Amino acid sequence: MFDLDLRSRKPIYEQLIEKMKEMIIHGVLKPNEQLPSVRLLAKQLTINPNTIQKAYRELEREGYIYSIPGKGSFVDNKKEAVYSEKVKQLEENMLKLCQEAFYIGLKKEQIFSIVERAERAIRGGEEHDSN
Amino acid sequence: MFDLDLRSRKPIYEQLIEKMKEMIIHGVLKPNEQLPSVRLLAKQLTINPNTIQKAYRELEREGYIYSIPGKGSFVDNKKEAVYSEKVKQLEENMLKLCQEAFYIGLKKEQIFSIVERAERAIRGGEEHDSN
DNA sequence: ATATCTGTATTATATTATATAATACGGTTG
DNA sequence: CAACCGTATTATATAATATAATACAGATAT
Repeated sequence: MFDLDLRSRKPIYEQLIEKMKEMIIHGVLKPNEQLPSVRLLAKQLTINPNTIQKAYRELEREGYIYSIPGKGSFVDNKKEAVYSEKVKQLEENMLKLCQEAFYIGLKKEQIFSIVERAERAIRGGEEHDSN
Repeated sequence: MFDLDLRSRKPIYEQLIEKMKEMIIHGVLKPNEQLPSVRLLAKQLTINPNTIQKAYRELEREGYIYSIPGKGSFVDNKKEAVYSEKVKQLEENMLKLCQEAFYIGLKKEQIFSIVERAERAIRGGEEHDSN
């Protein structure tokens, strides 16, 4: 369900957080859907339960999920807030990258063509990169 | 000359590498210009010389600078290669970010307006962010 | 009620990356 | 020759990450 890179310099718990954020934002995991338990997911991924819990704790702190002792962990239903927060953050990153691009010397038209190339890539087949 | 954040999660030597790459690419440091020596820069920044050397070694490996034992370290003159490599890398980042933007639901027009906002920001006053 | 699941918490330990410290060697220059 | 350069090595300290081993309390089904 979650493919992680154990060799990456990026900590496992961070990878988990990012993956789950994406799945929640993209609707793969839907509001109030129950997540795999800390121990079960730890077994499935052959990872220590504490590492899973660390990710879950952070996800709860950021409002992506909520946990009920004795019952389980679930996708939070305030998807709207999470979504717009993500969009805002992405806009900031886009702005920074564009400024860097201009600073280096790229022209507006070049950036536009990249945008359109991205659009075609999305329409074609949706693929992911393993960072 | 180089302002670093010693508290950052990002390692000092990585910060140094990024700063110097920017300064080289942007022409603040010019081809064949001599860089501060390992020991001198270490004193100025109150950092261990080994940390400086680690940054210099990596910068040399990537072709940004060259070092001559007994003489010093200097900005490499193959700026063109470095430059185009940087552009290529930036295009990749831009493409990824655009795909993410489309994936989340942003429209092409929204991205275009961000690009134009970035362009205006550049024309206004050139400022930097401290990541 | 009891076994078994859930989240949560704590303590100890191992591992790795980062950074410092202390030296040392050889080339360059004045 | 003294004072700089880059480079290399070894040891140590520190922090972040991850594992391991427990423990406690709530929920739930048999």
